[in-house]
Amino acid sequence: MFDNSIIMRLNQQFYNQPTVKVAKALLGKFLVHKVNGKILVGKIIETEAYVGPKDLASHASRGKTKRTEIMFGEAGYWYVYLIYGMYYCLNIVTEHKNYPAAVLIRKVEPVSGLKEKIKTDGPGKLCRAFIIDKNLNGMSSFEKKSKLWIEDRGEIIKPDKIKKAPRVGVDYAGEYKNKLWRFKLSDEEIELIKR
DNA sequence: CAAGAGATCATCT
DNA sequence: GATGATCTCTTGA
Repeated sequence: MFDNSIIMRLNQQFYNQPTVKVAKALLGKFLVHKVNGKILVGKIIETEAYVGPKDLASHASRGKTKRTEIMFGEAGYWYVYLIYGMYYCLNIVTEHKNYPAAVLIRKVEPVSGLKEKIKTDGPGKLCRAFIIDKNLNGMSSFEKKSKLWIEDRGEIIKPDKIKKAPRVGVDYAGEYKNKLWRFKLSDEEIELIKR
């Protein structure tokens, strides 16, 4: 069988761009996870950018550690970590090597492969729904062998459909807490997706 | 409705 | 020993 998903899969070059640009460009793209013989698909509708060593909201602002070293690496690798003892968060590393940055996938709209009632409208919830855990930390998203990736199905999102907001849960981040580095599709646009 | 607290543990100090 | 890029449930108006 010919596998279309390989053609549409975003390549490493896509992620090796300014993080804010990548965060916006990911809206309207499709998160795909091949797991347990199933293919789970969701359309990305909200992201957050974590940019560079000075961003106090970013784990990388406290220097390179065993946990954050993946953020200092090359673009296009998954950064998955456990938060509050019970939830995983999914990020994709951006920009060049030795510059720590990543995009957090905050919300997706279920497309296929997911059970009816399961929610995907939050970082922890979507990881639960997509069966994402620490095993995926450090894996690449752009290689043919990877089971978790993001693909472009040719849809164009107009810039005026993207809303900006401060990031969630980062009150401790000083001046960085007010940065408008959270991006989401407008409510009207999300309604259209649900049809 | 909104606000508050509890769950629960890897990571860092 | 403290804390967090979250979520769910309970409480109370």
